[in-house]
Amino acid sequence: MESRRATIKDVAEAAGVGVATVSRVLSGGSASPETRERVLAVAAHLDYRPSALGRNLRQRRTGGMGLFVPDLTDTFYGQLAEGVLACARSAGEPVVLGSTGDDPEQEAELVGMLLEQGVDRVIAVPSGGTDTWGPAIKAGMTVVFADRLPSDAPTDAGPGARLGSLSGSPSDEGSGAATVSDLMMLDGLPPASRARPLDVPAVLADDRAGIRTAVRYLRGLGHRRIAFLGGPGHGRRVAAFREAVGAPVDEDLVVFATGSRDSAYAAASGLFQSRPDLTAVVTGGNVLGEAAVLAARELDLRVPRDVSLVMYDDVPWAELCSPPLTVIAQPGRDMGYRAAELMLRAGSRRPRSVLLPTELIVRGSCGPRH
Amino acid sequence: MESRRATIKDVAEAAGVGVATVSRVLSGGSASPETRERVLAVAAHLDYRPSALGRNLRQRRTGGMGLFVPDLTDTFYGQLAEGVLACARSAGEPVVLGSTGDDPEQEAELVGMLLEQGVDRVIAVPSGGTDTWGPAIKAGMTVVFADRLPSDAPTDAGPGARLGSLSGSPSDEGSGAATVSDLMMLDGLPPASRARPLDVPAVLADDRAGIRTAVRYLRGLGHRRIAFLGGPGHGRRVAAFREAVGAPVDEDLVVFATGSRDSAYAAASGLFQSRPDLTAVVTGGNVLGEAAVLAARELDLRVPRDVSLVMYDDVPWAELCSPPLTVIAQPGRDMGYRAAELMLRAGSRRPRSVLLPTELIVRGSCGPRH
DNA sequence: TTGAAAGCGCTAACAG
DNA sequence: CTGTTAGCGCTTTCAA
Repeated sequence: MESRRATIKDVAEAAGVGVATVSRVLSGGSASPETRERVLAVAAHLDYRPSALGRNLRQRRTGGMGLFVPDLTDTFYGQLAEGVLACARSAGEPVVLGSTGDDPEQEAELVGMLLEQGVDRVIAVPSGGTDTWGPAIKAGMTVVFADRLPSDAPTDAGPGARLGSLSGSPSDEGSGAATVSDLMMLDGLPPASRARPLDVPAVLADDRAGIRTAVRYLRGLGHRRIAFLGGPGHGRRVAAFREAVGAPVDEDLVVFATGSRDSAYAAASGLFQSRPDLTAVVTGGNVLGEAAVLAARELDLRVPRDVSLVMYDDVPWAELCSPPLTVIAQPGRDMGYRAAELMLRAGSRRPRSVLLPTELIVRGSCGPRH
Repeated sequence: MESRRATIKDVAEAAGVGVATVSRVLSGGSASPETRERVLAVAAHLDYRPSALGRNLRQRRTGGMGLFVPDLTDTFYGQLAEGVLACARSAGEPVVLGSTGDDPEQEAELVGMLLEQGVDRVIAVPSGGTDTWGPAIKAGMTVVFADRLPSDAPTDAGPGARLGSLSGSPSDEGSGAATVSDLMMLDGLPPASRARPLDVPAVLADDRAGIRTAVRYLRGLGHRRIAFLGGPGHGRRVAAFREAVGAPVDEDLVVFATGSRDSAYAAASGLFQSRPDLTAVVTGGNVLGEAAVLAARELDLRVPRDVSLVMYDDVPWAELCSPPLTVIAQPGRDMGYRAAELMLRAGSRRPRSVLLPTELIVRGSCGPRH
């Protein structure tokens, strides 16, 4: 019963028509009712499935899209991926998954792999910068960034950066407008000092508003020594943090980890030990939040009595912690879905970027300064 | 600069040789040193990348593999996926991802999609049963199951089921041996009452040992009314639970949820309310564990004072809970990696299943019965 | 060692 | 409305 799959030729013969007719019928072209019916019947009977290989080769464009995330073990990227998959499925498109581990080299390799596969569209949470993505785009790929921009995209709001006109609300949510360079304006951060940024649409959360809200909240609680614990790709978030706390920023209170959980823990622990005077910390992602909770516990710091905590990402377990974590929620699933939509629509009108709203969800991990 | 990608023909012309020669050189065939060098140089210069489409079409077999998981938002499946990706990457194979939502229909659709793409190998955490997988296999797919077996695979140890010869230790870990049907023996559960189970290799955790250990541990703490909170695909785990607690099992203490978090919460909450006399619960997965913690808190049940909790899956946040959760750890990443290995090796020798060890990690969520 | 040629399954021109 | 035909980019006989 190991029979070869039926080809269009088999169907044509069995139905007594030409292959072109079969092709037409199956792709909704014109055909006499009776022919159509016969072909359909035969096709069904033979359990015929058109080979995407043949089709794609012929049409020199392959369906499907790539999806690159740093780490599927990070719940946020799981949410993002679910969003992409949902949209892709509804469009009948396969998605090729790649996990970059926040490593530009792996990412570049993955791009090469996609190219070989003939997949020329990719949604990426970028790890590398222009080095990786410039070539990819030149090679003809359509790319949409999600969650963050390439690391070498301008993200630093220098001391004294002006606030953009949109500050205060992610009012543009949904209207969608802008490419990477525009987004930086939208976001209120100054445009590139570098030559020309990648012209790629992106779906991002309104990190700036999210961070600002968190910092203000903490400030309102009396906190003055607020730290930021970031990871790879949190450039826009630190920038927003710097802006929110205002100059001069205490640089010792801004620390970065690499992508791993170990590194995150080390960074958190180091921060708490080197600056026992800090009273609050906001983390750039949930893995860092996890690390902060762990490190605080290990050092016998009580949350929120000794240290207040705001974590980026509203993951299910944030509620399980005790106290439950106050978080900056960003819509991971939506982000993925919208990115996929952008990708799918990239053919027709020029895709425009979108900035999704964040929300400060107050639970129990922040308290008044003591 | 939107140039078409170079084809083998371009390389051949530029190098002044025939396409066949280029093909040979690039796939390590024989060629005179100088020819080879020239071809290689030209190929590099043109940034030539062989089209997987062309190759696959010609060879009627496509590289790559599918990966189906129920939900990427579940950290365990994230780990599993990372494992698969790691192995696939080292083999240079692309992986096409599908999220089934524990829905057999979606799963079947995804199988169809793979078939169309010409992807004939898939690693699946199966949602459907023989209905889905029988046809897939007949259609010529190579499939490897991970984490669980199809729902209609025999998994119920009836009352009085004998213990298998391997009971007590996952001693066969690593040696790998058996197909689905064998595994059920390995696992100590009676073979199918149904005709003929799918003959598919699988990578599973030693659920039986894991559950047994947990139940014994709870028993040792004095618990007698132990509940099991399961979800889709936890058939083997309930079976093991039933066996571990021994007949007669209090059926009200065995409750199931569907895949969603809401359903999990409802089930947990319902369980606690309908049986306030229970003193311990073991959950079949981390999402259910999450639900149990939440429901307990909502009902003002203290863990572990009022109720002890053991959760399947050691996810990072288990340690963040308070008290930290005692868990049955299973190696998600390894599971994925091994499944991919099995898949890759499926060509050569007949793949054999493997049973991975579980470990009871005692933290703070269990206490003596009160 | 090398090149020419025949397809893999499909769609799109172009005739009939 | 329908069939024939020419490839898409590649590997693989089969000769030279």
